[in-house]
Amino acid sequence: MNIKKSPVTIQDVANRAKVSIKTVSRVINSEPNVAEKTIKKVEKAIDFLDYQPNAFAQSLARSQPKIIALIYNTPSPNYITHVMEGVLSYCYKFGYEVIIHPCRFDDASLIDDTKLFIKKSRVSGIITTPPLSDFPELINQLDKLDMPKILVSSGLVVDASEKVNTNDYEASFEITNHLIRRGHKRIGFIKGNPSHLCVNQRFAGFFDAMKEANLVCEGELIETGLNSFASGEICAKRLLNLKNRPSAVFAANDEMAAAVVKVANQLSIDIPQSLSVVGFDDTPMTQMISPALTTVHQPLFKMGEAAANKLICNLENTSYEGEDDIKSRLVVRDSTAHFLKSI
Amino acid sequence: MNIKKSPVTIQDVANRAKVSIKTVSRVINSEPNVAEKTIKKVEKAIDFLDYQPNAFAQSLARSQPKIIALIYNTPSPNYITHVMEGVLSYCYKFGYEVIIHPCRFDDASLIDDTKLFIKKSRVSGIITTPPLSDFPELINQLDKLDMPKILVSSGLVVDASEKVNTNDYEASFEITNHLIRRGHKRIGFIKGNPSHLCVNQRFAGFFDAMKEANLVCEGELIETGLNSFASGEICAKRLLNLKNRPSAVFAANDEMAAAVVKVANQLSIDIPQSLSVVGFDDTPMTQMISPALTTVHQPLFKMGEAAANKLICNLENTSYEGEDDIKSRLVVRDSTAHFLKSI
DNA sequence: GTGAAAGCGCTAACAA
DNA sequence: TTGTTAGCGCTTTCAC
Repeated sequence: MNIKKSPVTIQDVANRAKVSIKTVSRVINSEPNVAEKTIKKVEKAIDFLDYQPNAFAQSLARSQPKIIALIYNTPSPNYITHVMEGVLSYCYKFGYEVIIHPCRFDDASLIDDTKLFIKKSRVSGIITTPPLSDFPELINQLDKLDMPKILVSSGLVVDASEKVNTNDYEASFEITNHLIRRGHKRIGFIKGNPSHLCVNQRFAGFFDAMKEANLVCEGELIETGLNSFASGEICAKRLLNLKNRPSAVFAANDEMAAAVVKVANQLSIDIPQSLSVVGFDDTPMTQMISPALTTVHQPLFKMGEAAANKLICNLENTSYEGEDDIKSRLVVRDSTAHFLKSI
Repeated sequence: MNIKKSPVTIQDVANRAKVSIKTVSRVINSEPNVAEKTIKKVEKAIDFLDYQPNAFAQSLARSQPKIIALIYNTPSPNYITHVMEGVLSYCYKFGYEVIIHPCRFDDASLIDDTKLFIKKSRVSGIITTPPLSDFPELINQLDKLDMPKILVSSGLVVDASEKVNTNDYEASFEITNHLIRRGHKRIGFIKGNPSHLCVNQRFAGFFDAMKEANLVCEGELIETGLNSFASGEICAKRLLNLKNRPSAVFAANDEMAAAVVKVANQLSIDIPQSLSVVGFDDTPMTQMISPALTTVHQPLFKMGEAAANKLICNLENTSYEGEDDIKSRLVVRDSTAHFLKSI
């Protein structure tokens, strides 16, 4: 049975079910006003013929093709892969095609490229991830084009129906408390790239947890990295070479936390005995370094699903019924321990 | 200028260039038998109107839509992300759409799912990556469906025009020699998942390099893992607890090499002083662990490009002009050192 | 070298 | 509740 040679069409189904093609179309798209009996008849024919609607014909005929795009520019394969799989999984289930569009462009051409891409691909909606979802010029452009959108983990101010976030703030608050409860008082923080708005939320959570515990965030204990391992190394060196160095360091992502671990190793500072380290994201790497990193696990797959779900709801004018608050959770591993008075 | 509201069609271009739509179609598809002058005229109109052909209409009208699929089932985001970007980049340039299809299915339903997917999506060709590209039932199914395919890093025997490989064997040979030249004689090897044929090539390269140097691969020095970090830990424990333990370990991928590093740390075996470790793949993680791993860098992006290139050549019956042998290269970092007589 | 007309498989608008 | 007809924007066939 060669699939390629036998494209069964809507007409074939109509013939077999002895109805018009429009009725078949109604059934396919679950439109109202079709008799229960007719539906059954048509479905039987569809099953029998193993019919699959031709997506091109549908897209051509429809004013709004069932196609969305995932646009990203992430340096982190782990992040985007999981979000992508969530998006794909949801869209596949609901008959939407997804066009994957990685951007490898500097900011200057990014906007023009995106415009061109949208035009060429004729998508009906767009999902973006950080750092693109934080890029105001791009988002403005989408608005100008009247393009429905969902921003994943964006720090920009948009309507709730247009974004999917996780509780970065609360999770940071919690992981900070994890350290505080273990007796740490001098806790260093390595901020992420200032242009990544969501990563900056992580500092807010840290800050408030410290405040609540009446611990001060001293200036010299706060460093700012760029989310990369290399930038983390620089910050870690400064932090760990401090005269009065912190007993714990919270890095805004795992890469930078891994850098802290590496620098500590080089300086023969024992983790977790003499230094506790926590990261954020739960990349697989966190389990491969020694010691394994305490971190925060983000539900990336779920966030991808939720983004697709919301976008499709927006496109079809239905109301989103999914979770609104997709919770990250603390993962305690081996890089944190109680503070020892006498180091 | 709202893009959505003004879909310029082939008819618009025809009107402006004062030719028929068929002529415009000829120009778009660079068909022969159009006067040079007419081409110029049409191109000017296309430029002026900023016309983009509607891919759906093209796909609907064409017998062979310009759409391919990338099917994968990789546990490694790093791997697939880079291959994918190569594929996307090439296809975008040549006007092909790519459907990304991650498989999350057990072997039983995989075949049926793939059939369904191919039928639904109506792609003209398929690219697969390991371990799917090593899965004979799947590949047979593609053949049955007369579906043009490219297998990335497959160990299966198919025509050269249907696969894209890198020189796993040579690279393994080279990295083994890197160890041998540094005086290592007892070298342990952790094999990859036996069903990943290309990973097994890495053992062949190791084996031959050892033979050439008149070093024996002793039975107890050869372990078999499953490519995962966890499996690597088990193998590493056995290897490093050997009465006469190896002075160097070559793991068939980075995850397992990282596991060796971790286990060595736990056993207080200093790397690289007392133990040299090498991996394979050059995942970003290799630079984040201590010490940074000596490994082999695979040109994944290029492999993705080449796969797309070959597939499109097959689809369009043109001859592939790209590189046929995409070379991996040795990356020396800090996990390897000269063998010291007295440990 | 160029064009007119017929479809690709589906949906939308309107009838019945 | 169901069917008819006219497109969607393009390629293909065949005529000129």
